[in-house]
Amino acid sequence: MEQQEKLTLAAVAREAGVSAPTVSKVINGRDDVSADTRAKVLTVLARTGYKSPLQQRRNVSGRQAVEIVFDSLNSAYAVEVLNGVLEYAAESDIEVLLNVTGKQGASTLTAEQRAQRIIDEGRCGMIVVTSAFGAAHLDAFHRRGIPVVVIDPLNPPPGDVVSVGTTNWAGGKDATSHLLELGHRRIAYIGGPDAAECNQARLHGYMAALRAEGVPVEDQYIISGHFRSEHGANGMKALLQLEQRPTAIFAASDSIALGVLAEARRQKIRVPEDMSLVGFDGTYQAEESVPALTSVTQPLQEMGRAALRFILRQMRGEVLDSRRVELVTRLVVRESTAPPRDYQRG
Amino acid sequence: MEQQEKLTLAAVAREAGVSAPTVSKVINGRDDVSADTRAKVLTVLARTGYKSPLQQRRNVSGRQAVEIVFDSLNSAYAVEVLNGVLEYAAESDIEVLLNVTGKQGASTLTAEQRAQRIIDEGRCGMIVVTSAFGAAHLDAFHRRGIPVVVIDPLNPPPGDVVSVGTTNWAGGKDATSHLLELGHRRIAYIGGPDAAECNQARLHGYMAALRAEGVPVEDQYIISGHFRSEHGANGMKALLQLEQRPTAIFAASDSIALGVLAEARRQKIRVPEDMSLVGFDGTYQAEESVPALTSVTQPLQEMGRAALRFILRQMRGEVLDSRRVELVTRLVVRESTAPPRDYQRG
DNA sequence: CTGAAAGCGCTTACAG
DNA sequence: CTGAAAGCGCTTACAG
Repeated sequence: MEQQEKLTLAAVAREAGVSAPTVSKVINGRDDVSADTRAKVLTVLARTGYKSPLQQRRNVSGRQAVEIVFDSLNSAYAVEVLNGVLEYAAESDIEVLLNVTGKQGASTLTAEQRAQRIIDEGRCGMIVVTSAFGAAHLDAFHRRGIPVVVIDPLNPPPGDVVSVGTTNWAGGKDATSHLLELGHRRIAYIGGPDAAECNQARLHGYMAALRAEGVPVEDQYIISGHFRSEHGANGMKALLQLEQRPTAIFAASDSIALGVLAEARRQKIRVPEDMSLVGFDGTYQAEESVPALTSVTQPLQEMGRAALRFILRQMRGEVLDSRRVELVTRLVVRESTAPPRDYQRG
Repeated sequence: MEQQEKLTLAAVAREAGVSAPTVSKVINGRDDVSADTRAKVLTVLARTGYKSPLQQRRNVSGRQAVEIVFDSLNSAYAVEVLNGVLEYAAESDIEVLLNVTGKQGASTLTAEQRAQRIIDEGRCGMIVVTSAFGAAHLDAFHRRGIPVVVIDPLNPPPGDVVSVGTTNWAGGKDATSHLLELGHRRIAYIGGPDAAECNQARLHGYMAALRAEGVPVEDQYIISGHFRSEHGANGMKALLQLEQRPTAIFAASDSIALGVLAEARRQKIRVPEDMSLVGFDGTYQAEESVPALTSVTQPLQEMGRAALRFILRQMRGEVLDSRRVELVTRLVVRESTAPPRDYQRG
């Protein structure tokens, strides 16, 4: 006989060696379950791929749904990540629900309520590209067995949450080395939020490259703030006030770099003749600007695709090799970098 | 007592004077129910607003779902419309499902299949910002009673589909009049697809403004293509080949205008000193470019909001005053327009 | 075609 | 923290 037994909650309970009510509690996120029991049940849930009737119903129409949450869509960065997710979702026949938290951060719901809603609405996974979800939220999802993947988190996520990022440190080092090779010695860094992991990594890559060449790291050349273009324009203004102006700027995002470029134009400073400029992200904006921007390209679409791929793997109960994936960045040299004006080759 | 009885299938059965299994059959579309009985049950279902647990679940978490479909998200235009929809959706506690058809146009499904899926998945309405849905698709939704709103359709939608657009003709006229008032007489138009309604309207607004001033419309100054920046760059190249170069360009989208601007920079043509330039859309790109772009601003977020508002009204069964809504455009003068170089005021 | 009865699968209430 | 027992609401199988 050996017939495939129907996958009910009761079957999961038997498999896990607990009672049906206990499995029910785990699925519904009750907290009157011991950590051990919960873990045991979650393992079986993942392995068997059990779906509640609600979730099964969703599958009658053939598709599962993943929710993706952004702080904001007002950046080429966010849109390209989203495009990657959508592309892979279309290929895998997955629905995508989009949520943008905006400034208010959807703060009316507690982590528990939010997680419960996500389940109630039949979501099979979450991709998070926002700082609005803290450890408490991520934990709430985790406890209910909803796969979560965080993209380039501002803060390091709790240990067991999967995150996708890029080789920020290496990228920062490549950008800076490129400028050093061109002969620059006074190189400024205009970066994002101090607290952001990715900014820290880029900054330290920058410092590592300088130190490797014996170039001192100067505080006056390091300006942090946020990843948007106003910050680039303001940073540029500040740098131009310095007694010893830098001859090159490494901007930690393309948006920042475009702000620098706009301010340079206003002040009649030519790029790259008077000032070299490297961005980070490699969005289409870097290609389309004039001069086209030398930039550390992140595979943004691929990040989105990878995030969804890991969600699907977790849904299938596969064990991931690693909780953290870093995709490689690649320096693309375009028109915004050149040797410094008074540089003597040799 | 008169306590509100819980609305179960059994309650509906009692109300309708039939058994629970019979109601179950009606709900599940079985055909072993007499027409009379079915009608009786359907009446009670409608009056009481009974929802199956699946549907209740959706509503316990409070929310209905609307699907929005784009050709592509690779334009500031699309992203701003989307932001408007998301904003209003958050305020109205509606879920948003996002679909980007991409180049393949999701062509594997027929209109019927697509409509059926949309229903099966519990969607309450559709917002369409794409040319991938023809009259057949729109019709299929309509026949099933799913509200559809089309944003700025390339082709006029079937008579009973609601569409949201802007005053393209007036916008085209305003842009051109602005250039005429500055003293320009040789004004070129770089536009989108010939077939697109919104392009037609902008072009005719341009022509109307010229004619009102007695300026002849010259074919060599009218270039159509698509709304992206490469087209602007190519159009600019072509115009610079002309014996009688124009002194001003009206670009039918900001993306086109940015392409023009990039090409101008490459060819060392100064904007606005050597060439005036007006865009259309008024996205943040117009503000951030250097020089900042004079542009006909469309209330893109408001278009998104309006689209969702009309969906919700239709869902509530309200009768709309009009199947077509046009929001007003507004010319915002920035730095990319000036009198022609050899213009003598007087 | 209809519905009493049995059944299914999940959840709740509560004793230990 | 756990699970036997009772309960809930829908569905199925089948007798009439």
